[in-house]
Amino acid sequence: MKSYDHKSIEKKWRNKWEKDGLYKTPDSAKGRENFYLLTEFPYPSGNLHVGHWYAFALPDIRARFESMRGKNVLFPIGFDAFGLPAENAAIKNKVNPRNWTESNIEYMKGQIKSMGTSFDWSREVQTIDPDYYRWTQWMFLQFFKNNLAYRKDTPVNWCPKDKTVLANEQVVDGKCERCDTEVVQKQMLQWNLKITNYADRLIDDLEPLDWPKEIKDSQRNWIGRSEGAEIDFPLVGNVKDDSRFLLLHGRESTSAGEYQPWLKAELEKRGYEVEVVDLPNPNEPNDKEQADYVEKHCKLDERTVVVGHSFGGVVALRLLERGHKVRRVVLVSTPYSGRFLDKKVRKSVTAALKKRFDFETIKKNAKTFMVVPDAKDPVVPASDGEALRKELGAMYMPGKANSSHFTADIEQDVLMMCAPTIRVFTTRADTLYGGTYLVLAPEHPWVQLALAHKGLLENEDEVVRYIDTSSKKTEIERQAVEKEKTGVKLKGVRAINPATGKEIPIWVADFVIGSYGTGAVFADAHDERDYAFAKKYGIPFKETLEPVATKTTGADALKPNMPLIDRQAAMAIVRHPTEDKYLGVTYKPTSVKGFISGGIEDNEKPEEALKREIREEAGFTNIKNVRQLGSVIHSRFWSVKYNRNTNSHYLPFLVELEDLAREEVSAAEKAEHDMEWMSPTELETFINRDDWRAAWNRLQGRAYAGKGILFDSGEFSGLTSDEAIPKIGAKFGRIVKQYHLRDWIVSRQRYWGVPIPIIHCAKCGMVAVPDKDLPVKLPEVKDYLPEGSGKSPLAKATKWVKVKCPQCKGPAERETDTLDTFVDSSWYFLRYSDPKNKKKFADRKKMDAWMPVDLYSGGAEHTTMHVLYSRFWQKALFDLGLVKDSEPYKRRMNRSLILGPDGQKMSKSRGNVVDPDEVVARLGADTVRMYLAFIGPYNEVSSFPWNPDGVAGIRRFLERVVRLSECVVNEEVPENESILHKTIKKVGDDIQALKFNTAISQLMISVNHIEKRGKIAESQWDVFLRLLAPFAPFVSEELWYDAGHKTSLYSAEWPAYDAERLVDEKVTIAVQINGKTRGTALIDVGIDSIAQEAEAQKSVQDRLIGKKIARTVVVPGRLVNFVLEE
RNA sequence: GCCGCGGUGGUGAAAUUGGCAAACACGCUAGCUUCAGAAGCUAGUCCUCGCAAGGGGUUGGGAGUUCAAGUCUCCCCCGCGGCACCA
Repeated sequence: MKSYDHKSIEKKWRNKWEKDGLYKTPDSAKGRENFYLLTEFPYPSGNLHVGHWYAFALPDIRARFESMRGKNVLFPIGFDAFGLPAENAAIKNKVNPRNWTESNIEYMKGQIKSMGTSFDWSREVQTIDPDYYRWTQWMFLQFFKNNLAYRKDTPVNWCPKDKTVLANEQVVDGKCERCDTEVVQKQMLQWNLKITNYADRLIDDLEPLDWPKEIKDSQRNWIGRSEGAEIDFPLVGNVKDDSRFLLLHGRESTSAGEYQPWLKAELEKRGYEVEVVDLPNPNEPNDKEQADYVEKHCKLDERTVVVGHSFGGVVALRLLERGHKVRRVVLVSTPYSGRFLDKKVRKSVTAALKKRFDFETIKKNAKTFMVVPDAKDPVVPASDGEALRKELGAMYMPGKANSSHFTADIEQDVLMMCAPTIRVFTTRADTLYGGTYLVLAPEHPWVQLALAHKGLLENEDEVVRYIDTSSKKTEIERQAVEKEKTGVKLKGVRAINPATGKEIPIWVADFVIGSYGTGAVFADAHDERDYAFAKKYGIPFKETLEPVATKTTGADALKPNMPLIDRQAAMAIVRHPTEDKYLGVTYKPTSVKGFISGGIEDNEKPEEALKREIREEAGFTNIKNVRQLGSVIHSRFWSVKYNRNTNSHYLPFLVELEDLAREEVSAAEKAEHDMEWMSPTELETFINRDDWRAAWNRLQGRAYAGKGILFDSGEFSGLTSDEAIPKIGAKFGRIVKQYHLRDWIVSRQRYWGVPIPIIHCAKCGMVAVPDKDLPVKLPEVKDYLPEGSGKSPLAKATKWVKVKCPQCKGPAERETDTLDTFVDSSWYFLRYSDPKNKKKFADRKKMDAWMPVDLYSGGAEHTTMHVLYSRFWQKALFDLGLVKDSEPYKRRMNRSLILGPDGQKMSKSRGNVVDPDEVVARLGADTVRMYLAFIGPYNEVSSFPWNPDGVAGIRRFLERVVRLSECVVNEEVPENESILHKTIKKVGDDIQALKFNTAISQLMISVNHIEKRGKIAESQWDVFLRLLAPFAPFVSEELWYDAGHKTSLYSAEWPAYDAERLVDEKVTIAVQINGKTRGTALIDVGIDSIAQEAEAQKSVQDRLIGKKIARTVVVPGRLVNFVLEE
């Protein structure tokens, strides 16, 4: 009896494979197609768990299979080795994070190799390798140079414990993903990547990908695109004044440039006087010359508001310096430092800025200064705005430019700073005519603006108090959906609804989010939240939609291509005279559940029709009171009774009865409906059609938030919501898209990461480290605790921080933040194609030979973050011409989760952690691999508990296979039912479909057959071993050599099957009577259906006696069904 | 609330895509083997009525389409995951 000594077998073959370089992948191989199989590289936490086995050993099955099938398979591995745990361990144990990480990697390598994976270790990639992160830095700089990376003062999620900034994705339920500490909001200068530029492409490019639906959906969901309209509401009240405006354009512009003509028109529309001017020498502007010109040609008085764009702002300041008194100065993207990214600009404008401003004088000559910088301005750094704000004590209004540097034709934020206008975002422009108030987020810039003008708001204190309270609330408190909405009215101002022309009140409430849309909404009666808020604070509301309920499913669904017959009708919610109960009606043919209803005859009043229906259907005669419940409710459904598509226009009523006195109801009526008194709670679940639900909700005082037909909406009355939304949006505003996705904040105030390769110079601003100086290596520091003030521990390496500016050679400082580790993993799959390249991140030809990834296997936890980030990265590289494809992964799959034996997630605290090393030592790596493969389908997201008995079962199976080698005979053994050919087909098909579990079950079936037969021919044994090979590589190789082969099983070809032999000679068919299986028949394959029917009839002869066969259904080779007459 | 995934024996799960539901395993039961344990072998194991032959039922619940439904359609229930004061 052969014994199965897994320990010696595994050791032997692991060493031999490594020595022979069996798994080295060439960049191309003659006659072999390239196949790139990627699994997410691990974080070197120190110990491999069962999940790692699931992640690596199962794709290995596919890798070995593809390789045996003749593909040149790239199946690489590496380590995502930067990140917090190393640093936390370093702080705790006073060790170097690099040492900690590297020793973990060494240990885990051994573990991964023990799995018998066919990884090509010669292509290993580690993100902490300076030869790797040189290119991480290089790519970051490409983004920086192309305006995809920028620094911005951002409200960030700050973890007080880890003392670092977290990405939105790292905040779970308002807590730090890693340490569970409550996250707080903080304003900090952060590096961002402009992933929002790619929002549309990240959604649209998903369409053709061969990915599971749920992955695509969660990507779309995360980006959160919604289409709607932005609509402007002019403000009136205390804001109305006698200001006149003077618009000063910037360099290389005229009075007809940028937003100037639009702004002029908008201001004039609001009744303001506007003066524009063409300044001399705009291409090489001179501030003195232009100021002289304005003095001479323009009016400057105490009513004047000067709006200066860019260089025009400089001119404005010069005018005040000369003593001109004006009311207000608005500085849009105005330069101050004289540092510009564009050298041409620097030359002409810095000259003007060399002369210092006399801010003391300037400040005296206007009441208010407003600085409007553009955060993403590529011309004037946003920090200039910050500096001007300090010098002038100005109001600081960071704007969102439509085009950077506010160069678009329409720049709403500029208008907002000039003339009070609130822009709202809505997806439901159809309800605009019912917009009866505005709600602003507490952080809305206009609220700040209004508060800065003392006396503008009549309830300043109240507003300030409200804003304070809500800013102190944590994000979680603010987002608690259940909580009562709170808000405060802005007294002294009103907005004008552009559709109705009516003045409406303005509220501030923290249920409106400053960062989404425009931070402002108009509120109407067709939104649950707005409606509830209006009721709470007694704000008037107005319905403008008649509900439309269209039945598309069920027995009363509209039938397509049939005319729609209009019908005037009334519906009655009948209240019980003494109890809080209502009459629920079930209509019998369709089991539609609602209330009493009926058509209104000609010359009949709705109330009369109603009384008649109530008497006819329910018999009640004494009606006390009838009250109409709002406007018409339209209902489109198939009428079973009249056999036609009906468009019922219901008037809903509440009917109160005097008493329960009733007449006899006719039998015909009784047959049509059941009636029952029901409590409101019962009715909630009883009603099953939207028209009745709409009436019921009205009675309950709930908003109708669905779509409908517009009324009281001017020229749009009578349109449906879907028709009106784009029309109203376009007439009173513009159609826009909004995204939930924010730019990706990539800076981290942490040591153990890639240093951001930027140098800060007082003169030149932010300067990229030149390519020749890359990589910027992580400096050594004494301890790794964050500095605490928001600077990373790198700031402690003072010598390292001090550098010469690469541009001006003056003293400068390095950026001390490091990059988010998601940056490291956004391109590692490219590096695998050429991991040792010193000149490029990868050779273009080698990359093109492998990319895009054919199959990417990963964890469901990475569906949104990592996959989205790396897709963005790939697209950015694609736009820079650095890669061939704009999508990195052809196919992505999410793997399931392995639970502990108790069905719970494995965790140390639960004590249900399965140690794979222990199981491997006891039962062998082949057993563990094969067990995990057998546990369930690999291509579905689910979770499987680890079953110790199940593992033992697989071990038994492998032992039986080993014993089977004793049965190999050097003679022909006729196959039993072509079982081997069926197995070749099924195993191959199932591996490709990633259903390893059924592939293994087929291997088991074939072993059962062979055991029964007691012998197997040598050639058949060879085939069997090749089928087993991907699953149990060690033992298969052992048996292969045992069988006399001299070269590795993994250089053998995958066996082919004979399609003809898959078909059996005889087959058992099912014989049914009336669709129920009553017997079986063994028939020859390929006999005609008449013969098959005859065979079948024989097998159920007894049951057919005295019966008449009405019909026979014959499915060749499958079944025969005799349908009997009644 | 919205989006997605799922619900089949005691357990993990199969089911040529509408054609004999429960393959393959685990577990369990009985027997054989064994000093004993472990392992192995044989038989049984969806439920139910029946000594048996055999009958009836069954894929979360209900309705429908069909000769035939785990699979298609509709309504409802439950579980899991993600997003969420998103205008």
